[in-house]
Amino acid sequence: MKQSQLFTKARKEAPADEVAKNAKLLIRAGFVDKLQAGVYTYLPLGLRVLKNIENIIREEMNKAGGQEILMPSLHPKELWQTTGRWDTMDDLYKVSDASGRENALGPTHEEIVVPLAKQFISSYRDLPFATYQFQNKFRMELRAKSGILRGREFIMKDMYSFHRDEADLAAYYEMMKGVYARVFERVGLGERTYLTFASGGSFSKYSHEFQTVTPAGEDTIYVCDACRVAVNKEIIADQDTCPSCGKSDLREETAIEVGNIFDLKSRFSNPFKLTYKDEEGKDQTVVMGCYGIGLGRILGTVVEVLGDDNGLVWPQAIAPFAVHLVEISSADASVRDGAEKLYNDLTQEGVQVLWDDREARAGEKFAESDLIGIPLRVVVSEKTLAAGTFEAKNRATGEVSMVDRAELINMCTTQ
RNA sequence: CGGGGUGUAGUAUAUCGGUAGUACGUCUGCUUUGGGAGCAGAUAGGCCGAGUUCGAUUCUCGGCACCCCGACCA
Repeated sequence: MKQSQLFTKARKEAPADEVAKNAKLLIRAGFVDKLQAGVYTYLPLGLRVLKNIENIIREEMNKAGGQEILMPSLHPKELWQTTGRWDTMDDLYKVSDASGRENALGPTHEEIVVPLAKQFISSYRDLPFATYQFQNKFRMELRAKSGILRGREFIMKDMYSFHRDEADLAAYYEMMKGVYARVFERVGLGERTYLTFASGGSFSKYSHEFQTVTPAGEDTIYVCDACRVAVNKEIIADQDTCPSCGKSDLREETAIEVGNIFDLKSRFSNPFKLTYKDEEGKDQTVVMGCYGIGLGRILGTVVEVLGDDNGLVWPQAIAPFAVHLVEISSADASVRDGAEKLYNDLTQEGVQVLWDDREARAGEKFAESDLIGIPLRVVVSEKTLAAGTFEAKNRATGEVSMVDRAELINMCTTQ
């Protein structure tokens, strides 16, 4: 798209009170807007990144057999009373209407998905299955912080799996570890993300988190370099060696939790009496797993991990555009014509291009291009036209190359 | 929720119990066009509510918001 048509603008300065790198850069570059602490609007550029992340997750969940649905955010009080969490979950947003009816704003969806599943599960033949959604979650954080990393309203992918017994759940759970690793690999966090043993599991003594190492992290983990797994500090007292290989030379790191998987077992199927008939016609309890990924957290974590002094740096897979076409303003109309021709060519090849067609000085455009962080910057100017080439610069490496039209189109379509 | 800090324009700040000023930014025009350029003009502010006072941005009290540390959590 033409940058002149973007209704948002980049800013030279970040808001004075922002400390978090992700908030500073995302606000400056016009990817998000803060409405209040922990509550953000995704602007056109930011939403493109978020949707790219969402699509990667969707593809992987579908491959894992997940069926996408969309559950509501407004949850009747009664369902939350059934599990006891109306009273015990202290970050639950409770709202009441004019008639006095009370609802919760969903912080998670076990209370909704279990009664839903109950309608369709009667026999062992109906199991197993998994269903997921992308949904806004509400949690009354007393202290929202770290930019978009810890919000009061945030988008999460939550999947729930239903099984006839623990063995089937365990097998699915193991498979999901691999699915999650693949998701983090694809969004560009693979190298720094560790499967992490944490508290809260029911059939094993662990649940599993996926923790990305970054100084912006809120958690402390102990990494075993030999097996590329980690242990959350919360359980390090009980578990001071690598749960995988038993080694004790673990490396301390701060990290941000980007995803987690839980074996819920019958924690939620019991209160809702979610059962099925086995081959003998006897009632058996359905067991469940749940699997969450925070989309905004991934986005913010990528900024924390890859962003540099000049701004954002997006991995190709989630970048808002593949190419930033920067036209250096000129009185010579052939520059505009050259840029437009290239824009049309690339667009026809299916390349997503942001074309900076604004009247502005070169330095300003370059600075903004770096700030926005699109992986490949292509310059069209009097110079490049005279040389008969285009200048292509890799945002992440800073590498510059002069290429002709065919080479450039090749670069853009093969990466 | 405990502790700390801060609230004057988008940002950084100045002044003062008596018409709130400067710089940067932003916007418009002209010039300029390879790393945030120049000139001219314009824009925009005392967090909210009580109280004291002839008069409060300033003093008092109470709220609220934002940021940071901790606790909690994904």
